[in-house]
Amino acid sequence: MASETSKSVGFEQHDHDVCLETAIKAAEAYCDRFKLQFTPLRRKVLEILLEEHRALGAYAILDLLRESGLGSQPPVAYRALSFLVEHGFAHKIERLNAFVACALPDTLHSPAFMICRKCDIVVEAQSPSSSFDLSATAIATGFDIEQTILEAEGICHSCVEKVPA
Amino acid sequence: MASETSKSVGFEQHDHDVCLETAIKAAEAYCDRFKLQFTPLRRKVLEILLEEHRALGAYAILDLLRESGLGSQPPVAYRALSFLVEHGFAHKIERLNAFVACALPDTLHSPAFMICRKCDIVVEAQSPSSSFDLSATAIATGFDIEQTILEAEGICHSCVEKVPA
DNA sequence: ATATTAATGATATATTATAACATTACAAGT
DNA sequence: ACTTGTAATGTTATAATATATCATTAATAT
Repeated sequence: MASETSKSVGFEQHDHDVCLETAIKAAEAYCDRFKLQFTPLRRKVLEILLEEHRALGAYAILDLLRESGLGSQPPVAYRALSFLVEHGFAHKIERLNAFVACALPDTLHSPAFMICRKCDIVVEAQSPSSSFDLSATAIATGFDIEQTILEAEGICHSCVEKVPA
Repeated sequence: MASETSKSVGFEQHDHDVCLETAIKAAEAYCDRFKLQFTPLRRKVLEILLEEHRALGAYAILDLLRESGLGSQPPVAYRALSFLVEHGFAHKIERLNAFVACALPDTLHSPAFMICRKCDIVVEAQSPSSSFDLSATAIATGFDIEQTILEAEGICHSCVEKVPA
């Protein structure tokens, strides 16, 4: 049997074990290729993020790290998280001061997130033209855009169903 | 004489006194119209934000409030700021945990910000299609977008000039 | 082997934000 | 004008998020 878990992601059922394994393998391969150290700590933090398709705060992650005996002080979590963010394995959701595993690895992307304000689920979408939209302004003003993040807040369909208003 | 100050905003010179006065008057009129209390404290905080075309942290604002004898504890600043943000007179720049006066008041908008990572200057642009771009995904997944913010980080033209790399 | 660099451990503290409750000002109806 | 409810502000305390710094250990390169 391929899997025992099946979670709703974005809004579709999927084989979560496979999803997690695939992502870890991809990160492993990437680190191998670029001589980055995919240490047990960094791997564990990525696994923690992949477990949930929602944003986790650094201290929530730290609690989980503690449980697995892999570090217990804030800098440990923050350092692993910056590594993951820096290399595109995770993103920081600024609105939530929290982190999510990247849902579109290996894609050079300006991430766009849809964040449910009820359940905090985070769906990552490609934002193909958002930086393009700004480019006219950017060029006109001489601004050199290096990175854009689009964060959309709203209600996901399961929360709409749950609550009348 | 109309003005004594002239600052670079976005990237253009403009008459800053007029800009400030206009914005304050607009806020005043808006509050009048919707029976909102544009109290001295709220006015002062908006003035502080309008003085700078950059993002200010809550504690920086608080320091300036203290100097004018208008409150000295964090909740004072945060409460005024949430009022201003709630009614569209200011925006929070999540990336910076800081606040800017709205540059496009009275416009129903999904703000887009260009933030210089060197000098923290913040330029607000209209983001006409950013929510539109996401709408296909949003509709497909049943997500109901209520608000989007696009934050672009990069280098503004004065900082490009200042430093070679 | 050893020097160099990168990662982790550990302590302390900085920064950002809010909860909770007391007090004052305002606004609306009588 | 009075009083009653509501909104705003004052004040204290503390929560939540994040980083600086220095010591130690591990990996990597020569």
